[in-house]
Amino acid sequence: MSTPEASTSESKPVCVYIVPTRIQKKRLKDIKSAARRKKLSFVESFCPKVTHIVSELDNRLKVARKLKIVDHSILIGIELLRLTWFTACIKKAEILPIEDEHRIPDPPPEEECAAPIETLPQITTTEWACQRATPLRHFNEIFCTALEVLQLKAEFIDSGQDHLRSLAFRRASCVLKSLPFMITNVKQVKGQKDIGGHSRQVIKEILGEGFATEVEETLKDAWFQKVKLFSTIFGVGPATAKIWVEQGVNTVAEALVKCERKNWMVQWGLAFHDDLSDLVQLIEAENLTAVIRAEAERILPGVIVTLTGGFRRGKTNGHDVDLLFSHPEEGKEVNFLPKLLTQLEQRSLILCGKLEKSSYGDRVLSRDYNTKGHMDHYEKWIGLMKLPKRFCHEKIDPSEYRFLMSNNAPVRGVENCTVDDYEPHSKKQRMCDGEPSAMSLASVPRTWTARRVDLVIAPYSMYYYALLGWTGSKQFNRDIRLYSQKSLNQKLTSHGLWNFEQNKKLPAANEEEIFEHLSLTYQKPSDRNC
DNA sequence: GCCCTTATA
DNA sequence: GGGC
DNA sequence: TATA
Ligand SMILES: Nc1nc2c(ncn2[C@H]2C[C@H](O)[C@@H](COP(=O)(O)OP(=O)(O)OP(=O)(O)O)O2)c(=O)[nH]1
Ligand SMILES: [Mg+2]
Ligand SMILES: [Mg+2]
Repeated sequence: MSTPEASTSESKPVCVYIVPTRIQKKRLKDIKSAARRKKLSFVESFCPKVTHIVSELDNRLKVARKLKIVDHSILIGIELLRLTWFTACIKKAEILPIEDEHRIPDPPPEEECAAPIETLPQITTTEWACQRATPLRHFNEIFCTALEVLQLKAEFIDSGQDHLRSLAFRRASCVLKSLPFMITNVKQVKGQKDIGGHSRQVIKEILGEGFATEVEETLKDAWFQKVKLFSTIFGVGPATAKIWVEQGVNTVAEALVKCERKNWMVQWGLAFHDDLSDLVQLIEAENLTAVIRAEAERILPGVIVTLTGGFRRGKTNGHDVDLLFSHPEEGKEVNFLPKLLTQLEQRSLILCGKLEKSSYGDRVLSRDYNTKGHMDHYEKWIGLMKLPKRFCHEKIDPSEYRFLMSNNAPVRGVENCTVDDYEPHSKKQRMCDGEPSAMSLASVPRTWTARRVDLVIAPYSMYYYALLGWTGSKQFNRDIRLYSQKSLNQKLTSHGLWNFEQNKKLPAANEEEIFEHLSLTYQKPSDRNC
């Protein structure tokens, strides 16, 4: 079987690097001069441009070691090929299509060979996912995609109470994501934590047949397809999706006519499903971050604005944009979110949304209580924004930030803006863009795209906990929180870390300190893709 | 047989 | 489903 | 039951 993601993109220019190891000096020199004669381009040192690595080393792990590659995921999408391929190219004076026999194989299971099963390269994994690096791209994507189909199926079937079967498939998948090589023999995962009989069966079938029957059947299943489609609608979870399918709803359009008078998420989620089903690209997220940062800075100079969520973990697209705000001076952040939303609304960037209050659990700082004796803080806004379509094409120039969608003039200054401007009088909390219905706004021609955005504010004392939580992934959060509870008797949330022994919250001045509190080796955001 | 992240609306 |  |  070929390696996952083996096909190279047609558009990228071919760039070859030849690993000199185990090639005679003279022979290498001859090959290079012949290649130059035939106008085959190659580079003298390994760099990110490289699309094809040519080597005489006999397995991929040795090549990676020789190139001093620590993060194995950077090899994804790069061909590792035998020298025979390159010499054949030279003979024909062109880049030849890659045959399986050209590929350098993964380390064979029986490698150090005489002894059989006992010396299979055994997996050495940590007990917890938060104790190891989990990159976005890796060597076992075929298995993980399959296991995550079963994760989804389980989530749909036992929706409601517990998706614990679902959780099990996800954990199994996450073990494989962290391996620096591809599984080539099902025995390699035998006895491995979190990979039980059902997951092993899936891996075994894929190794033998290239696919797993249960996975293929699931993907073909019409019920699964419909529940999956409806579950992608903002405001619709597995329970609602299942009900709709059982009632005979087949398309998003049918769901729309069927259910008027629903909660705001479903209304807007349905109306703008077309816009929202298209993934947000990184450039668009960065443009929005820059625009909002400029606005935020006017309201609260010195404000910290961070693009979090999947983008901070190195994803290049996502289902929404997650932005975290804070300010180095504790207390400066109060009421920031309502003010920011008022300004964004004046720029006509807000479509709909809802502010969420926070009690901050058991916040110690008593000055947070107002005169009426209760806390009145908003921690999160979740909603839809209107982004100009060109946001996803090119970087927006800073000089344009203040003129976006605002009748061509900078809107009124912040000084007139009070808290009441956002969380108002009207109970609907600006859940809609004026009177018109979600559908009437969606179906009219427009220059903008609706995008899901989450805005979050954290007091500086909680900032790095919020950053950790909002960077995710969700599975990483579940794992590190469970680890804190079970192994250390500490409770981790996005507001802080509570130590039950000392009965106090542990402060953190950066993400690294949180890992230190938890006796974990630091994992950078791009290694938290559990 | 029990556990499986933690929060708000 | 999987660990203990 | 939905959202993060
Ligand atoms: N503790 C906890 N955190 C969560 C949960 N769901 C999401 N988060 C955190 C981790 C996520 O990375 C972060 C942002 O949530 P998103 O739904 O936007 O996910 P993410 O940005 O990772 O993926 P995306 O590219 O938007 O699809 O919030 C959850 O159920 N529990
Ligand atoms: Mg996100
Ligand atoms: Mg989000």
